[in-house]
Parts: sequence; C-alpha cells; structure tokens
Amino acid sequence: MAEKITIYDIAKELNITAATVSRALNNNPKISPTTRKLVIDTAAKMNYKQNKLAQALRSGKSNNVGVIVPRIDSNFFASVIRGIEEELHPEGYHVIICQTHEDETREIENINTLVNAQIDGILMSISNVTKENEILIKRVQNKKIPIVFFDRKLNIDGVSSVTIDDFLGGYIATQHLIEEGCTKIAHLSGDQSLEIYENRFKGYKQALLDNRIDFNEEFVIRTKSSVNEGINAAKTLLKLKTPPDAIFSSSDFAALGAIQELRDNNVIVPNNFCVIGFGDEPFTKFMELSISTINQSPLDMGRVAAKVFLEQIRNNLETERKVILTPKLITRKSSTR
Amino acid sequence: MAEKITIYDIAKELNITAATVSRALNNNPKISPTTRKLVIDTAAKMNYKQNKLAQALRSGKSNNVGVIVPRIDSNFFASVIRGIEEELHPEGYHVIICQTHEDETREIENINTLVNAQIDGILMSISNVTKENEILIKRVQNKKIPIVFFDRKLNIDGVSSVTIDDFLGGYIATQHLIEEGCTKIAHLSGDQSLEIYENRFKGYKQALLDNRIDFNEEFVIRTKSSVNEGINAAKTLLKLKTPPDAIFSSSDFAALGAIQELRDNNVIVPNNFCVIGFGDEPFTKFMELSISTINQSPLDMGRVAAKVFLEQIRNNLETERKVILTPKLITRKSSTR
DNA sequence: CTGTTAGCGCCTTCAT
DNA sequence: ATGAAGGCGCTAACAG
Repeated sequence: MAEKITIYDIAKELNITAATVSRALNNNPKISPTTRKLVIDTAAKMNYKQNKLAQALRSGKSNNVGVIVPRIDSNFFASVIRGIEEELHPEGYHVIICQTHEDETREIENINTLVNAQIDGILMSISNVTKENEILIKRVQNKKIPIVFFDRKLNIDGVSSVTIDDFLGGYIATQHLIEEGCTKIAHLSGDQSLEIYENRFKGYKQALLDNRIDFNEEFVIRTKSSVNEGINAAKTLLKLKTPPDAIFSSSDFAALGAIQELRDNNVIVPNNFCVIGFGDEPFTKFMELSISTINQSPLDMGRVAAKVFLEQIRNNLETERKVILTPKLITRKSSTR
Repeated sequence: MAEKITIYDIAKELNITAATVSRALNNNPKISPTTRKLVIDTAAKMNYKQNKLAQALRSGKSNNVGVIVPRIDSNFFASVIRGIEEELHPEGYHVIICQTHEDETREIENINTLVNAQIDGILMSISNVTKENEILIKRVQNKKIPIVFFDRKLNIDGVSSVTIDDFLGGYIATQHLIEEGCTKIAHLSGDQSLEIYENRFKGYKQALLDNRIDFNEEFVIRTKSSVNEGINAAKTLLKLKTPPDAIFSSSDFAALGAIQELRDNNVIVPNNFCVIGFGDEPFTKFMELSISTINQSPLDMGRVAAKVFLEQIRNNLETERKVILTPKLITRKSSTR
C-alpha cells in the first residue's frame, strides 16, 4: 500500500506501454478518449502520483524558485515572501527560502546551492554589495536563470528588479516634517552602500534644498535598524549645541528607539519634536503614540517580483524590467501636531 | 560558457569514465589519490556543478523539506521557520514554504504537492482538524515520510511533535493575574477544536479552581487572533452586569484590541484592570503600556522541530518524539500594579 | 583501482 | 493512436 506507483505499473495493469500512459496523463491530443479515460481512472484507482523530480530532471524545469533574504523573521521580508508565494503557488512553483543574515559568504553559498538544486529562478534582496557577488550573479544570469531583485538591488544590465522609489520616500517624509513646522531635521541613515539608504538620504537632502533649509552634516547619523541604535543616535543628537527638532529615520526600529530616548529626556513628541520612520512595521500602528512612517507595500512588492519572474520565464528573459513602486506616507501621531 | 557541464564532460576530458569521476567527486575510498586530484581540479577548472536533481532522482532523497504554516507573515511562524532553516541548512536541506491561510483545501493540496515533489519530510502546524487531513497525514506517514508537527498538532500515533505546554501557559498567565489581585478574570479563547486553545483554556480554569475562584461561563469569549475581535470582546465584557477586572487573552492581538477598548471606556490599565496576552509578539514589548504575555520561544521550537526531523531520518522513523517546551511568563506593564 | 552496465521515473522523437 | 527506444545526470552493483 505504501508502494511507489509509476507509469510502468499503470501500463502493465492495462497491457499498454508507459509512453501511452504518459501521454494520456498529459492531455496529449493524439490519444483515444477511451484509452485516456481508462488510464486516468486506473491511475486514480492505483493512487498514482507523478514524480516531479523525474519530470524535473527530464524537462530541466524544477518548478522551484529560490528566495534569498537577510532573514525571514522581519515583517517586511515575511510579507514580501508571502506575496511571492501567493503569486507563484497557483502557477505550480514552490518557494525555497534562504537566509543570509547579512553575511556575504552565506549569500554566495546560497546562490550556488540554489543553482545546483536547479531552481528555475532566484528572487532576492541583496545583503552585500561586493564585486564577488556581482560576478556570481552575472554568471547565473549567463546560465539563463532569471534573477529578480526586490528592495535591495544591484544595478546589473538585464537583471530585473522591483523596488520602491526610496528617493521619493525620503523626500515625502522630510517634506511632511517641514510642513509640520520642523526646520532642524536630523536623519538616521542605514548603510549607504545599499542603494535604498543612499536614495532615502538623497531624497531627504533634496527636500531640504527645495525648502531652502541648510543641510547640516551633524544631523546625519549612521544607524543599524535597531531600537538600541536609535536610542544612541538620539543621545548623540541631543548633545549637539543646536539639537534638531525632528528626525526622519530610515528604520522604524531606530525611530522607536529615538522616541523612547527623547521621552526619557522630557522632550515631548510630537509637540516639541517630530519623528517619522520608514517601513510601516506593525508596531508603528499599535503604539499609543503611533509612529508616522513610509509604507513600502511589501505584499505587492512580492507579488510584482513574482510576476516579473513569470514574465521572464515566458519571454526567455528578453524583457528586462525595473519596476518602481510608489511609497506611501503614513502620518500618525509622532509627527502630527 | 553557459553550457551545462556534466561528469561525462569531465570524463571525456580526462579519458576516463563517468563512474570514476563520480567516485572521485564523492570521496569514494577506492580511488587513486592521483586520479582524485586530477578529477577535482579539472572539475573546478571546467566549473562543474553537480546536478542535485539527478542525484535526488537517483537516490530517492531530494534534500528538501516542506514547511506548512497558516501564513508566513506572522512573527511567530516566521521565527519558527527561521529556526528550522538555520538548523537544516547546515545539513544540506532546503526549506520549501507553503501557506494554508487556514483553508482546509489548501492544506490538503499543499501536503499532496509536497509529497509529489519528493520532499524528505514535512514540518507543519495544522490549520484544520478534520478527518480528511488526518487520513492524508496517516497515508504520508505510511510512505515513511517523516512528519513533525509544531505548535498546532494532531494526535497521531507515531507522528512526532514539538509544542509548548499550553496548559501551563494558560495556568501561569491566570495565576499571575490572580497574584496581582484580580478575581474576576475573563478569557479570550481561540478555536477550541485546536489543542493549543483548548489547553490554554483548561490551564485558565485549573488556575481558577486552585485559587477557589468560581468559573464564570460569561467570562469566556471566543475570538480570532485580531485587534478587532479583541475590541469586540472587551465591549461585550464591559456590558456584563458584573464585568471582569482582568483578561487573559490567548492572542496578543486580541489583548491589544481589548486594552484599546478598555482605555476608550476610561478603564485604567493596569490599575483597575489587568491584561495579559499570549505569544510575545514584538509589539507587546514596544508599547508604552507594554503588554504582559507568554513567550513560546518560536526560534527554539523551529530548531527542535528540525532536530526531531533529522533524528527521524537517521533512525528510520523508529522513534516517535513528543517534545513539550516550557512557556515563559513575561510580566510587563499591562498586568503589573 | 577503474570500466561496464543498468536504472531512478519521466517524456519525446521516431517509427508503425 | 500506440509502441519502441533513448536520454535527462547521477551512482551502485558487478566485473576485472
């Protein structure tokens, strides 16, 4: 009862050949309706299940795609993956998850093992911008394996990507703070070798410029995306001789930390100090002092990335697509007076 | 340059046979060191990559495991998956993600497609308790495919599981509220056909009993795990002629909703009303009025589930394991006076 | 130590 | 409309 049933078993049962069984099962037009029905029925009766592995080896298509992210337990990446899975599942693809933990070696290793596993495509958010992984990715591209970047990308000709307009995100966040009356706006930035952080920073600067506000180098602090680093950044900022009156943080977590530190120093948010984050993490909405932020629609990002992948597969990678989604300003209490 | 290199190409290059190449590459002892080095070197030179698909078909081992969860974009499941991935990756396994969205049909379909894809095991959190999926799971079990349940399980002989002690979780949460001086404790429960919710409820009742507090049917409200349902539940509770003075919620989200509604009705938390949730979702810690909760150590749960799977594989499923992790009480502001 | 053979399960020419 | 044969890439059994 636990035996593996193959098309040969069905063939033997019906005194026909495996090829016929295969054809019947695959809706091949040149097969008699009688035989087809017979085959399908006995296949069901014998509880036959197609071995996808054999089919994959034969066809060169595994129906698996690899998704590489820094880590999966962040709401952003989990949501993107959800979008990818939901879009790809109906098309018969499985989603294989890999994490890099921002580690360059792991990133390279993940790409290699996915390729060896004969995945049909890679959707990834880059962790490290290095020559080495760029070379590797180009090599994968040469093997005609579609690659789609989402969020954090590398600029490579012919490689598609789905991102949001981070420049615009930085711009509207800053513009919003200015409209709320803030003039001394600090910026908590991430690693600017990653485009997303560079662009948010540029958007920030442009908004200042457009409003004739001087850019102040002291107001820009490099932080990781964590509550603690936000706390430290706020400490630094408060020590300045002319401290800022607002923060645009590239990370919701850092924004939260900053708010905590501000409050600990009796700075009243938002009355005396406005804060806006980036990412629309769930907690920003839940706080009593809800945190303004920029929404990146991760679910859509995943869906679109998946669609781009499907398009690539269907058009033989002829079309390179650089999709740019529009960030949405979410104004909440932390920046509204 | 983008050609697929196989062991035959290497064999031809060296005027030996593919079998020898295979042996050399697989560290087969009976091969001369000279040949081995030669093979390995030219393999590297030719940029040979093993085709895992062929190996999988040949060996009957795909080195893929399927993970089925209701959805991936919840911190709990994402963390479990992270744990699974981290434990299994070094062992050469890939993790395939499937979501059910609590839909019974999808759950069954996911199991089937994973089996067809020749995965080496299934780790899952059950979405629906039905005869149908129990039968299917037993059938998978008969095929000698290891199954490991985590968190939400089915009780099936020979199928391993990793859960937390939900009874204890419900008990210590309730006990804590009692120790804070609460006597009229309500309970927001999930779907009690799922063991986890049934057991949390039982733990709640036992704690009441042990403290000689009468159980009040009116105080138990069935909610889904959402902020809105928490709000509605609180509304209902506040309308009672003798409303409760505390809530033990099986869900952090419902707990949050309840707190919001309480505050909207000028009930002061925690002074006049204590609330404790379940799950230790990130936001519970971040709130200004941080929410007490029960931690389920999802990362460990994932790791242990993965270890149990590996054990099953290695021992030919001979050992059935029912691992029960200990929940941790996290007391925060919402329940501490 | 290495070559020969065969087969994992499937599908797709090429014949008939 | 169906059968025969071969191969996707790999490895294990059997020889020698």
